[in-house]
Amino acid sequence: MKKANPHLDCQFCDARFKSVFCDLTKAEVSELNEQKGCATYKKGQDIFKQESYPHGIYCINAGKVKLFQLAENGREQIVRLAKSGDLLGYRALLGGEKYTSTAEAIEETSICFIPKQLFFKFVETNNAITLQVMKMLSNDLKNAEHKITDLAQKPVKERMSEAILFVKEVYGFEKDNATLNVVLTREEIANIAGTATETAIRILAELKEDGILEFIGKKIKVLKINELLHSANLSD
Amino acid sequence: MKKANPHLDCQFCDARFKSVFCDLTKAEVSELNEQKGCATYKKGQDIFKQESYPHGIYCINAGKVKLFQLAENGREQIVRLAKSGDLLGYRALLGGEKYTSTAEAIEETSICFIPKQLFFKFVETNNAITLQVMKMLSNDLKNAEHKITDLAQKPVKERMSEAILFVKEVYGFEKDNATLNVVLTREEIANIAGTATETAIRILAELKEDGILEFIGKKIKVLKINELLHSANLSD
DNA sequence: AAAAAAAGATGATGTAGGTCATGTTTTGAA
DNA sequence: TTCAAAACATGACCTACATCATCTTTTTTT
Repeated sequence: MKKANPHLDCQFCDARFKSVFCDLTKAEVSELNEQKGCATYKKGQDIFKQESYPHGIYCINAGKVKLFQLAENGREQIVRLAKSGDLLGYRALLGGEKYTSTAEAIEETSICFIPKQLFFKFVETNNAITLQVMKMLSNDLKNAEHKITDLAQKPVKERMSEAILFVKEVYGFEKDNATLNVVLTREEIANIAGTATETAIRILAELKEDGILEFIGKKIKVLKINELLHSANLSD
Repeated sequence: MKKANPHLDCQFCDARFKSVFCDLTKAEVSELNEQKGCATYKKGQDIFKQESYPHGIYCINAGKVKLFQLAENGREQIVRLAKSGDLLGYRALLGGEKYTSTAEAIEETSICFIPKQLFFKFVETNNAITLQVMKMLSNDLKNAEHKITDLAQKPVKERMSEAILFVKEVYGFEKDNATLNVVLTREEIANIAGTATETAIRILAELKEDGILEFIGKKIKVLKINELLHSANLSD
């Protein structure tokens, strides 16, 4: 399953330059190289689980990850999506608490683990990182509060349209500039929008009827992004 | 309306010791004293408005504040509650963005304003503050993500019970250890729970019938906190 | 003290969307 | 290549909750 991969060198890591570690000094990079651990996760594997304690943070080298909370009724609510260059687990680590969500690979994913001592050392000595981390948290919080308002006020169709746009925001389009660059099940999309799987399926069918979406294999292509924005009740 | 109050001295400010500024050096305190501005806000007055730009942060000296987002349908969704010692406006300032919510006094409130230059100086030079700020953001994010899951999964009665418990968590009880130490309208409670005002009124009446709550004037008394926890579908 | 406005309360009504049931298609394992 | 399990799809039903309307009580303004 999870296999160690000792070959990654932070010095040349593409993901690092997209991450909060982009401005590390040479000394810091080599420290990172020594202490970090790397592993790959198959689709469906957990990186960490809700209710367990953090011992460091994870940095996604390649792949895609969903963070979700399990409700009593057994349904998963997806609270964040992460991609190459994104960090995982900083919320719990910085808050000094257990994980409040589970991180699971939604495709083959390669991740580096950074022990908490090193991460805190960086945070305490490198101001650029600190500010980046605060920006990250601020952005997460903005998104979360926006979602709260949506869930409380918007009807499902608008939330489903927003969910598609959110996925696009995180993972982007393929070279055709229209097909979502990720494979998600209907259930996962439902768990982003906060609705039942059957409802998500029906609404996606509607959006297809409207000529706004098209399904190509397991992927979703956005034919009319402006109409999708409109359907989400957002100005463009 | 908003009147300046030059008499507060940070050196002896009770609220400061409850805030992220509790560990300031003497020099830092006097710097704070020189640059800060103080004002009082009447019930219903805005401290800042959604969509405007932050120029600093606010520290509540005394009083209570709600932060809400205005949805297209005109309803307010309350995303946070704040009390003495709490900071306001750091999300937008640290994220380098506009305010995404409006802050409004829910009772006579006295607040100090700290210019952004000084706040960033503190953040950059004082590690304790930095860590506290990150903890604050982490905690807000935890609460927000929990609320997302609730809104997506729980029925109104559970959310209403949780809303009461949330208010208790923030503002606490009076000396009787049962009466919520704040006056909120039914509409405001509805806007915390994410439901219609009429529904909130009906559910509160139910909780009263259940013998869990009692209404004393404009205040809410919790008669059976364990049953309230149970009604919120939370373990105690 | 009177008038106006806001808050609280309650009933009647309609519907969005959740749940259940069943069937088909796709995927993946053996 | 076959079989089992996910994933996808669609119809039928039902109820939780929003909306609307009306009324009373409390608060605020003049």
